[in-house]
Amino acid sequence: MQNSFTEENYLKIIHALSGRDGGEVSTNALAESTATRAASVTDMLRKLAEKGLINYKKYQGVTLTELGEKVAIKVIRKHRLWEVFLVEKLGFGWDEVHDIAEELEHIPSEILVEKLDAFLGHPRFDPHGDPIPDAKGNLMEPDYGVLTDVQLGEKVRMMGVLDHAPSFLQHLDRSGLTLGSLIEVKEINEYDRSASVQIDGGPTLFISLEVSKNVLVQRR
Amino acid sequence: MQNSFTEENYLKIIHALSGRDGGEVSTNALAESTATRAASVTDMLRKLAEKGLINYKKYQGVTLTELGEKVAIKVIRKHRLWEVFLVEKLGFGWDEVHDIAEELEHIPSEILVEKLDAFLGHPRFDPHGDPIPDAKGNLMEPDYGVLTDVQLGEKVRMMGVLDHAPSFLQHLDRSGLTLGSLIEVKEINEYDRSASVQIDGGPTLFISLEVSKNVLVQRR
DNA sequence: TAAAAAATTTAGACTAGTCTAAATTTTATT
DNA sequence: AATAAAATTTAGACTAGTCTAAATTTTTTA
Repeated sequence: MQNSFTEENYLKIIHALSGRDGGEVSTNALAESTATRAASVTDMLRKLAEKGLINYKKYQGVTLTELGEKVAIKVIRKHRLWEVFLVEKLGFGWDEVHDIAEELEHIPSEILVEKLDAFLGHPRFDPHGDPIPDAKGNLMEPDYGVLTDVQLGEKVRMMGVLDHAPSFLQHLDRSGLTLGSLIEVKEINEYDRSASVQIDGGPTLFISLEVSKNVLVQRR
Repeated sequence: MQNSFTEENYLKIIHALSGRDGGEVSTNALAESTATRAASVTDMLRKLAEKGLINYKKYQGVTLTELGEKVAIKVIRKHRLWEVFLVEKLGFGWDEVHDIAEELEHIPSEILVEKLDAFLGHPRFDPHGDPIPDAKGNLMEPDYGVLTDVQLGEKVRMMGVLDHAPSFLQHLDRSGLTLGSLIEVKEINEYDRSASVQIDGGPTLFISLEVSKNVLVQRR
């Protein structure tokens, strides 16, 4: 049984919204993320439940079934592999690939994914630092911290981003912050929780709370 | 105005069926190629005509407008570029790529196509020898002959195939016939128009009329 | 804990693309 | 040229996915 483009999107979004704990996702949250109305979401939820992809009781929110989780992770694997392809092979910027990968992720064919994966050298992370599920569907979520939680004087490594919006990624580019950057927190302003940080032992940078909140780092 | 997956498929098929001369395509022919019913085709034709993509008068068959031709050629360009990618980069066989390219060809994004084209080194032909339209939409159809038209004793170069069915392509693989093979016609059997041919000055091969009809060659 | 607010679901409707069956037009054949 | 056959179109209906408006359930709050 094949799942439609739309069904795959719902599963992917439910996966994203239910987070690490796999908690219930609300109808309204889905309506917002799918850019549809709550009524439409309800219809789709009934359908996904009938196909055994989600656990759904009226008014109670939804979680993925094991089957639904499997499908969602396959979509995520494809999305992230295509993003690697677009950046590494075609030369796109990390701020340009999301929408295209959003289309490519729904191309069927297991063998295509596996050949793509091999061609790319079995990458473990996508251009935004998000982990790529392996062929068996294992998704290892590294537990990075957020830059806001880093103490004064600490040195951390930038490993990913929470916000994938092009405007945010472009802002990071202009700031000289990229994956792998070594960040040392030199100063924290109590008032607005903005900070001054030194990048790779070089230039010092002023960072707003808004940015700090969305930068994932490895504390050592 | 974006064209749907389905609309693009109709345009591509109309292009293919109207041939070099751009002649009218019948409703029934479209029904057959799209694997739908004639009634469904009629509905779609009305829609495509309204969008200015085809010239359509009831009962008269259809041709592409300039706009429709442009859209069709873009789809063909994408299809053939993706086929090159699948074969050259991912290692698929030429018999395995059609269905996957059928999906990939509908991924929007002009820039994706152009970057893919550059990544592949601006190939002129796809893995089946079909010419790839350039970025401006020029499609240069080389005028190859068919192997059936080759005279006894002639030496020709294999340049393409008319049948793209996996079973046919696999048959060619098993026979040792690939694009670029030098074919010398050693013998023609009047009875069934089968032939014996020598490949690249090496082994001699028996070829049925059915195969000859579908092999495109360059006569020198 | 009852009323108000928020969230969710149901009812009925719309579009794209498809279908079958019937009607119509064109083409082929006596 | 009249009729039969083939091709095409129309009419009416169905599914997937969406919508608005109204009804219902849950949650919040006073």
